[in-house]
Amino acid sequence: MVTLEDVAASAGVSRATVSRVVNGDTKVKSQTRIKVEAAIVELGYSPNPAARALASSQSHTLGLVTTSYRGGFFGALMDTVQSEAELNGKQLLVTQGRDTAEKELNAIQRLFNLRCDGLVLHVRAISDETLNQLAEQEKKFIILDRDVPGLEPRCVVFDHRAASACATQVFIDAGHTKIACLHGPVSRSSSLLRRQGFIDVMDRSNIEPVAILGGEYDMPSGYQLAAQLLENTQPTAIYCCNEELAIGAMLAITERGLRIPQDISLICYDSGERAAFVRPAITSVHFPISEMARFAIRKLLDSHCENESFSPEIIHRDSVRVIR
Amino acid sequence: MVTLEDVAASAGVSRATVSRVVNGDTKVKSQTRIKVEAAIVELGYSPNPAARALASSQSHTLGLVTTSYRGGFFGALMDTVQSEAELNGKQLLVTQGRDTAEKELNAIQRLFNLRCDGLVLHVRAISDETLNQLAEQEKKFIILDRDVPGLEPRCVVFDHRAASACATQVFIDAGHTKIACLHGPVSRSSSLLRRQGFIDVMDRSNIEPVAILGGEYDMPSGYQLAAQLLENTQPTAIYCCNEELAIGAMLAITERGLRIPQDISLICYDSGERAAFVRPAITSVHFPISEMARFAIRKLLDSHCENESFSPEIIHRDSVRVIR
DNA sequence: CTGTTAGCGCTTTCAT
DNA sequence: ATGAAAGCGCTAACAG
Repeated sequence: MVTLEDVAASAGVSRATVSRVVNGDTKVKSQTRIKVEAAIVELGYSPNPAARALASSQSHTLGLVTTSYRGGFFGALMDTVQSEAELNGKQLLVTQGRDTAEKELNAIQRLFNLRCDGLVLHVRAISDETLNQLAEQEKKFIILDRDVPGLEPRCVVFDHRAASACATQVFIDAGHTKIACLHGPVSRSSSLLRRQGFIDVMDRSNIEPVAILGGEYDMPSGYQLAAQLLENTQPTAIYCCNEELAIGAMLAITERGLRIPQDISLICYDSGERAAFVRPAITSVHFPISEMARFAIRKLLDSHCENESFSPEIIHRDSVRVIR
Repeated sequence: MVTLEDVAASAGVSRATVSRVVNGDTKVKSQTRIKVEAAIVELGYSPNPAARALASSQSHTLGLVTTSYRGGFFGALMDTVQSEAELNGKQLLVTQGRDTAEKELNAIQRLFNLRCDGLVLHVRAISDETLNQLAEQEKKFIILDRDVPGLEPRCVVFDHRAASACATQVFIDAGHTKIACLHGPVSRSSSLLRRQGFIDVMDRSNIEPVAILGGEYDMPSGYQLAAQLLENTQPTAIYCCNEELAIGAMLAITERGLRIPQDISLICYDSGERAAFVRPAITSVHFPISEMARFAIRKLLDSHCENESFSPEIIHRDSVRVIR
């Protein structure tokens, strides 16, 4: 183990000086700086993070708590958060909440005990109240994709209702009138908001939905719901509130010998992983979770950067037929 | 910040004693232990990991380097590795290599600089040689799903060729003779092994494959390859070397009005995420990455635990038709 | 079984 | 611009 001391000795300076060049302190003569840097390279020195953390009481570490690691957009989320953290010289610690309030809280506590400099939270089981309590304890964290009353400045949110409305509007504009909606669990607020966005537009357009069916946010649900839908009705367009639902629905649709988009048009909410990678590629409304995550980190590190807002964006692909 | 010292003062003992109870040292009178524990709870003390790491030169931290965070079985991998690490009182640091040898090496270096107690590597770009060099530098790591010459004791591997053969055999046993294979990139050894396992069985059974088609390990490839296959030939069974390929293939199959398994039987290699969640559920040969990851951690922590071997296992679901 | 005493490797005043 | 010195909070001999 090469230490600061070794470098100092080798370069013929004091430890303080080495510390200064390592930390990019400006008050070092460039001559000595060069000497020190040479010694660092020569000895292959790398600072001991524990010692550094202890002395400075800064861990250079950020934490991410997610509900689950499986499926959906977790990969994208993690990818973005980590890249951004590293760009800022921070190591990322990740922990999952596994969908219960208690475990989510545990994960958060653990990360704070580890002395993370800040946390990004993508959780849903834990209550608004607990989150508010945490905030009172001078804890530094920001909340992703959730609007917690009393904690607005810490929340990075997306208007799911509006996004859903945009998506639905695409069908209307394409001349569809026989439209159905497949949505996720009613226990999740994002799910409710997406459904509501659909209803908003249908109401506004004075069109009666062919059906509004709910299930889980997964492929089997998509398959079953679509099968059930096509058994009883003849929609020309189906709006799916996430990608898994959409792919499940595709399977059911093509299995019945119907074609996309000739017989049935499809639009889904997208988290960037799948919609573009099936055939036909599904037209979608983009949920900018990566952009939001990036902003979250920025906000964590620079507490008074101004709030950004994220607008829904339609990505036109090959699953919508224009009727008129 | 509550420190050891505070607890010691409050409990009327020395810091050493507090340290002993915190670390579960047995040589403490249960009376004093209770006193100390009470003080800990009362003050809400939690040890400073940096100080602990510095003093003990053990970080209580494990590292995981993966090729990528996206898709596939990464969620399952991460989930398992983390759970197992936490079971052993270790925090997990995760970093992705992003598919280039240089970045993978960087990630590894970074984690070692962070003084991880050990690393689990799931990488493929970095060379056997570099890995061997790392091993010489008294670095502690184990390698997941890759057989590195010279590093066998550190490798946790799975026999893809044998597993693939098992899967193919299922078709044969079910009476199929018109069998095709869809595989992944030839640049990846696991891909080659899986293809070879298929060929092994076909040769052994004296059956000429209808086709052996290669592409990427993703849905569009599955779709295209299957479409191409069905254009020119009439297999009754298709073996897909991963789940993405299988789902892509399903889309192409059902789109042509063919049914699974009535017209086409399907088997895929499975990483536990998707095969069970489409309709019909796909019969698969299970790739026990979670089990392997769990073992990897155990091995990391207990260096001379004996090598475990993982056998392929067929999970029968609903996508294979028995002909005779 | 418990306390004393050195550090672990680094940052950070405070002088110079 | 650089150095000296005092910790940061904890562990680990070593005594007793």
